[in-house]
Amino acid sequence: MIKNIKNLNLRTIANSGQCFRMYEVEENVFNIFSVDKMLRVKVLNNNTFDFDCSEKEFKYYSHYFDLSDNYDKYSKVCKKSDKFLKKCIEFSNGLRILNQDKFEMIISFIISQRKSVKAIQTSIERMCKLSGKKIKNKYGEFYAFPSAKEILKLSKSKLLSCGMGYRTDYIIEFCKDYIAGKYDLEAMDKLTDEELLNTLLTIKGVGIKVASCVALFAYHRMSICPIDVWISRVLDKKYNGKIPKEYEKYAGMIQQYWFNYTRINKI
DNA sequence: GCCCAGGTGATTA
DNA sequence: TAATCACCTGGG
Repeated sequence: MIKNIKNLNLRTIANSGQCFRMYEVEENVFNIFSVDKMLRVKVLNNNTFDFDCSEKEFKYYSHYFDLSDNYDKYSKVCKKSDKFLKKCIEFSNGLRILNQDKFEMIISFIISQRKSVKAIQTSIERMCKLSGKKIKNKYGEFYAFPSAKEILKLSKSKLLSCGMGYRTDYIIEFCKDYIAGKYDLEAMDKLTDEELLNTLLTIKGVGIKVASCVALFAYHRMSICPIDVWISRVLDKKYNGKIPKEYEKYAGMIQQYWFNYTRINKI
């Protein structure tokens, strides 16, 4: 299906650190995994994409890529005097905040702590291969992101072999609690930002950084700003150590612009 | 071979 | 409330 879409750059998103299973398999061709689904997209030009899916499936991806939101409004938040953010926004054209699966995000970001993006991807892929359902299609054989039940079917040593190290126990404990019904991830949509963060923080292995990532990337809380080493460097060097008031409403989005720029360019 | 990675929980004062 | 430290392991 050919689609015309403004402000969507898959390469930028794939490298933005918000998702770990989006791969550019050849130039301008992407395999995009979400829970138990796999999507192939060819980028024909800046605004034209070939989605290999049905119209019904596209509805899912329309939400996944947040296509109903007009991203022009986020770039307008930039203060005239803020040359640095302006540069970051120009550099990050086509960056969007995805609407990703809640369970997948919690597990993925628990794994992410003290790991490079590459190492996170390796770890997640190993886990998917060991416990996720097989996805067979004309593009090859792939593996779905496992459910909590499927993860728990693995022995602890199998999980360790995915390279999760000390995070293994966190994952096992969360999967058990989740199956026992301790967390209703969908119902948490209704919580305020603060309540949501506090609920996520009760998960062992989830601190403020991981909770913020889950709130932004799974619950789409655009005002929540995950602060990692990169962002805290930006804040220190450019903003006297704190987020300017004007940016608070969309701090999560602004953070993505800063992050995307500073990971590639020196500041 | 060495250092550090998009942190967190436990312990200490 | 804040500072310090150990922690698994894969990449660069």
